[in-house]
Amino acid sequence: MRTPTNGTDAPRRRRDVERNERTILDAAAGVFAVSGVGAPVREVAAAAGVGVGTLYRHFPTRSDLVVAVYRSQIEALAEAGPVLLTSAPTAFDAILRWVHQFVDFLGTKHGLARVWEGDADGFTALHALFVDELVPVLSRMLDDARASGEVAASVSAYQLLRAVGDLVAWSPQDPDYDVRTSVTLLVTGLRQAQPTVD
Amino acid sequence: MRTPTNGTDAPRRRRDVERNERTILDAAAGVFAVSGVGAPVREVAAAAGVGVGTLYRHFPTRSDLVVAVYRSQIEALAEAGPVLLTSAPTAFDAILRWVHQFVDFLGTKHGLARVWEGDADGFTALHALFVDELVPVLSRMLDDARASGEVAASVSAYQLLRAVGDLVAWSPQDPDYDVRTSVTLLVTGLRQAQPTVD
Amino acid sequence: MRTPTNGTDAPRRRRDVERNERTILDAAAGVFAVSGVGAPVREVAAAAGVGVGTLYRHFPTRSDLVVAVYRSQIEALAEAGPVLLTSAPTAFDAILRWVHQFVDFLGTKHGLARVWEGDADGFTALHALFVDELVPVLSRMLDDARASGEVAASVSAYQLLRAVGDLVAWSPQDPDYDVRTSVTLLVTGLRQAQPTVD
Amino acid sequence: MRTPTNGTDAPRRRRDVERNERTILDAAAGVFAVSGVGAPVREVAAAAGVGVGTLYRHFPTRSDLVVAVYRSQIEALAEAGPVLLTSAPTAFDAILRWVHQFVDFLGTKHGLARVWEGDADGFTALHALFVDELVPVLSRMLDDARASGEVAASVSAYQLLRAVGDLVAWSPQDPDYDVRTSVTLLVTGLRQAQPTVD
DNA sequence: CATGAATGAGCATTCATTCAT
DNA sequence: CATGAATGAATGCTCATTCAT
Repeated sequence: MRTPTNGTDAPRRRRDVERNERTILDAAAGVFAVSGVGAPVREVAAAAGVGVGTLYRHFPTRSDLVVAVYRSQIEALAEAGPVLLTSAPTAFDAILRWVHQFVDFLGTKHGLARVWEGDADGFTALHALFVDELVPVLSRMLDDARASGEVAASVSAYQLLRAVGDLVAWSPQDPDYDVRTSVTLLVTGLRQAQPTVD
Repeated sequence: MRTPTNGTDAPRRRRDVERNERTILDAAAGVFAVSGVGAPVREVAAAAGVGVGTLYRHFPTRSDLVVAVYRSQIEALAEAGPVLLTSAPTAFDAILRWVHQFVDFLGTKHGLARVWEGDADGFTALHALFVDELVPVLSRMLDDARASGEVAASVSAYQLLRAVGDLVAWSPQDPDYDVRTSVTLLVTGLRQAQPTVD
Repeated sequence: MRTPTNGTDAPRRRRDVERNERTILDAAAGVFAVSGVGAPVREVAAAAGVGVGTLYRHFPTRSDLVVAVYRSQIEALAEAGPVLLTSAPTAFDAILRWVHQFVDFLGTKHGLARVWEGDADGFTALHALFVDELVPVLSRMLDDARASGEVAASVSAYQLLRAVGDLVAWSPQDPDYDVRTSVTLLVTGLRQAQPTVD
Repeated sequence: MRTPTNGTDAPRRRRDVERNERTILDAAAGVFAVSGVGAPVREVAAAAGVGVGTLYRHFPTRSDLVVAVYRSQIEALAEAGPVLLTSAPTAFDAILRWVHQFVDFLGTKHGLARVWEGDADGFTALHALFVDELVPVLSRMLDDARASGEVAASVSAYQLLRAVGDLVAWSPQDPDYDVRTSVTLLVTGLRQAQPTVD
C-alpha cells in the first residue's frame, strides 16, 4: 500500500498530470494566438476543457502560463543560432534565417501573434525570457557578421530582437501586409551604416 | 455652413459645442498618452471635466473618439510629405524625415504612444485613417525615390507605414531600446533589393 | 438651462440619490442583521433592489457601508449619555440604562446582531466609530458614578464598551440565553472592586 | 475495543491511524489559533502534512474537526470543577478560578481564540459540547455558591458560560483590552442581585 | 487508506453603456 | 444638450469538496 512493488504507481499519476499540463499549454497557445496573452483565464480553461481551479493550480499567475507556453519554443530557437552560423553560407544569412525562425515561432507557423497585447505581466515575463535566452544568441551572430563585414549598422541584439518582436506582435488577418517583408527590410538595413535624421 | 453671418443663438451654441469637443479631444489625447486608447471612458470624461454622457453624445464609439483625436495631426502629416520632397536633398532623405515625423506624431513628441493597445475598434479606425490619408503621400515619395535610384526594395507604402506603426505602438519606458533606431534601420533597408529567405 | 430660476432642479436629483442611499442603508442593515457585516455585497445590493455598481458608487468599500449603516444610531446614542446622567436617579442607573440602549441598538431592537462576524474591515470601521463616539460618553458617566461611590471597579470605558459589544455580537436565536442578563451582570460587577485570580 | 490482545495487523494499523489523527488535531489547533476555525481546510491539511482527502476521511465536516480539537480539553475542564470546589477557599473562588481556566483553554493559554469566527457549524458543534460537558459542572458550583450566600444573582450556568464564551470569542491583538478583566467583572456581578432595567 | 488533482460555485471589483433628470 | 447615477456583464481569484490513482 505504501510502496508498490512495481514502479508504475507514482509515475502513473505524474504522467496524467503532465498530460494535463500539456493540454492546458496547447489550449493556451491557441487562445493566446487569437485573443492575445491577455485572454480571460476562463477562456483558456474552457479551451483546455478544465476548470479554472486546475489552471490556477498549474499556473498560479498568468505570467507563469505565458512563460510555460513559449519556453520550449524559445529554447529550440536559442539552440538553432549556433547551428545556422555553421550551416548558412554567411553570418548575415544565418541572421536572416534565424530572425525568420523567430518570426515563425512568434507569429506565423505556430499562430502566436498578438503575444503581448494588453497585459503587463505577460509582457514582462516574455520579455525576460527573450532577453535571457535569445539576446546572447543573436548577439553572437551579429558579432560574426560584423567581423566578416556584412553588418555595418551599430545595432544591439536586444534592439533588433525587440524590433522584430514589435513587428510581429501585430499583423492580424491583413492580406495587404506581410510581416516577413518588414522583417527582411529591417535585417537588410543592418548592412549599411545608420544615417542620422536631422 | 462654416460661419453664419448673423449673430443668432445657433452659432453661439455651435461655438460652445466646438469648444467642448476640443476640450474632450485634448483630454483624450492626454489620457491616451498615458493609459493607451483602451483607457476607461470615465477617465477621459473626468480629464475633460465633462460627464460621460456628454462624451458619448459627441463620440458614440471609442473609435470615433480615437479618430477625432488623431485626425488633425494626420492631416498635417499628409501635408508635410510634398513639402519635404522639395525641401530635402534627396527623395530618400525626404522619406526618412517624413517617417520620423510620423514617429514623432505617433509616439514621441505628442506622447501618443500605446495607441492601439488592447482595442480592436481603435485600431481599425486609425488603420483606415492611415490608409486613406498617409499611404498616398508616402507612395508618392517612394515613387520619387525609386525614380532616382535611391530605393531598390519593392515594398509598398502601406507595408512600410504599417511596419513603422507596429514598431512605435510599443516601446514603453525601456532605456535599452530606441524606436528611432529601429525605424531608421527599416528605412535604410529600402536602399537594397530584398533578399529571399529559404 | 444652466441655472434654473427655481431651486428645484439640482435638489431633485440629489433627493433621489439620497432616497436611494437610504434604501441601500436600510437593506444593508437588514442583511447585516441576519448574515453579519461580512455578507456578500451582491446580497445587500439585491436586498436594496439596486445593481452592485450602484452600491459600489455610494460605498466604495465595505467599511464605508458598515459605518454609514450604524453612524446615525451611534450618534443618537452618544447624545443620550448626558441626558441620562441628568434624568436617571443615580449615575449608576444612567450607565445601566445607557448600556442597555447600546444593546438595543447593536443587537436587539434594530436587529443588528452579528455585527462583526468574519470581516476585518467592518470590524475596524465599527471599532473606530465606537471608540471615537461612545467611549468619551461612557467615560464621563463612569467618572460620575465613581465620584458618587457607586462604581468601585477600575475598568475603563473602552474595556466595558468592548465587553458589551462582544456579548451582543453573538446570541442568535437561542431561547435559553438572554444577552440582557449577561450585560446587566457585567454592569453590576462594576459596583465592587475587582478580585484577583491566582 | 481498547487494546486487542493479539499482535496482528489490525491494531498496528489502528495505531497508525490514531497517530495520524493526533497529528491532524494538533495541526488544526495551531491553525485555528491563528486563523480561526474558519481557516481553509487545505491550510490545516498542509500544517498536518497530510492530504486534504485524509483530513476529510477523518473529519467529514469542519464541525467534526472542531469538536475533536477541543474535546479533550473540555473534558479536562469538566474534571477540574469538582476539584476546585474542594481546594478553593470558597465556592465563589472556585467559580472564579474555574471560569478563568475556561478562558485559558478557549483563548489564551492554548491559543484557541477566534473559535467561532465566521462558521455556523463550528459554533453549533462547540455549543453542544459546552452544554453537555461544562454546564452541569458549573451548575453544581453555582449551587454551592448560592448555598453559602456568595452568589445572589439568579443566573443560570448556561447563561454564564455562554457569556464568557462570547467574551473570549473575540479580543484579537488589542493592547487596550483585556478579556480577563471583563470575565472577572462578569463573575463579580454574580455576588449581587440583578437590578432591573426600565 | 492516503494523496492531491480537478472541479466549479461564490465573491469582489471594474467599466461600458444607457437614461432619467 | 449636459450630467452622472444606475445597471449588470465580465473577470480574476479562492476554496470546499469529490474522486481517480
